[in-house]
Amino acid sequence: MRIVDTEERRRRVSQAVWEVMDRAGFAGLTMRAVAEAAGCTTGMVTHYFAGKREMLAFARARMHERMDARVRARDGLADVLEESLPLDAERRAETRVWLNFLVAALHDPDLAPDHVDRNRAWQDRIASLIAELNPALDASLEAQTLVSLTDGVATLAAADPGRFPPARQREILRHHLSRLLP
Amino acid sequence: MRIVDTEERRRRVSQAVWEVMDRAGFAGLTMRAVAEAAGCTTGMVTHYFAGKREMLAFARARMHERMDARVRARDGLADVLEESLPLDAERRAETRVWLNFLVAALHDPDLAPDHVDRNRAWQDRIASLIAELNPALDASLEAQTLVSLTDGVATLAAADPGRFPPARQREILRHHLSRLLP
DNA sequence: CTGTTACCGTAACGCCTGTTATGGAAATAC
DNA sequence: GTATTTCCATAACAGGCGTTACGGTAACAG
Repeated sequence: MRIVDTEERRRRVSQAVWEVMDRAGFAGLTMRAVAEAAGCTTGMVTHYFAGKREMLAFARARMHERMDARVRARDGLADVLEESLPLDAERRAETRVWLNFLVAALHDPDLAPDHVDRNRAWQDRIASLIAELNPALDASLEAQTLVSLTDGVATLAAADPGRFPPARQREILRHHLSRLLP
Repeated sequence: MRIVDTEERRRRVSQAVWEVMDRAGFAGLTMRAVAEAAGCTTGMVTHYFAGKREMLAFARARMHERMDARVRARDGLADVLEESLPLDAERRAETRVWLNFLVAALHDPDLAPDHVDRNRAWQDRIASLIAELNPALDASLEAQTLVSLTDGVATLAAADPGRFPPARQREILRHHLSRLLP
């Protein structure tokens, strides 16, 4: 006897979570603010999530799904890495949200393991792409370098788009890759 | 008619702020938690700071002073950059605190300008060191690359010390520098 | 039509927050 | 000695928080 699309509602709440988090950060992320951003009340939110933690966990999982889907749609080392950079407004917002979840994971034992696993899988993915392109390289070392570089660029660009416009981000990445794979 | 050392008290509170922030993050950073970590009560804290914002601003400024002092004690590009990595427990804690302030700056218009200024000054500092070593390089580009790289390594190492032990962090940095300045 | 169930707005609850007020002990000033 | 000021613990306060309970509306079932 389902009347509304449950998943649609949960996705709508997730989007509201990102919206609030992007605008006000973790500190401003309250149930009431999320509900307002979703155009409803806390009653609706609590109807679909047992509590704030579950809501946040779902929003985080959905964010990762989106990121994964975007990267999976790409081919080749340069394109895959570039997809992880905040090259447009949407991805800049996503980067800001991602940073919020990142520091949350630093202090939340429930989130930390998944965060670490994801980072490691991402490094391994890049390492395998490097190994394909040039087996002579230390793929693990180069992958950690590249992931660090792109994460750093994303972080700096999120805070200072003026000095890290899209063209500059791309330039940094391409320049490094050209030295790595001449 | 000063009885106690005011600066000593403020510094003690600052240290308590870092301690709580490292352990519990921004979410767990309450006046009461800070007071307890400092071994006193909120009455003492409010006696030396007009409010939470001022306390945090002071703690943040002190953190930057410490970082600056450490870097200023070093010479040469490699050593300066290495000093910014979380190579020991103390700097790993500091990196976690720094990340908290970083995301706070993303959503706080009062903190953002200073954050951006500091990042830019840091990039410029690295750029000038690069220009000295090899004027043929695009110092600005290489500096942004290096700063992104070290920031990324610091972030990843803070979350996953297992995959980014001190030796690995150094290896990543040295390896990149060796390609940059053969 | 009647009963049941999904949906969710409204509102109350207790807790914890930053802030402010109060009061008193201790040190200095005179 | 008294007066004054610094220092800070204690506690009260209003506001906002996540959570929970309640109630009504609308959709389906029989």
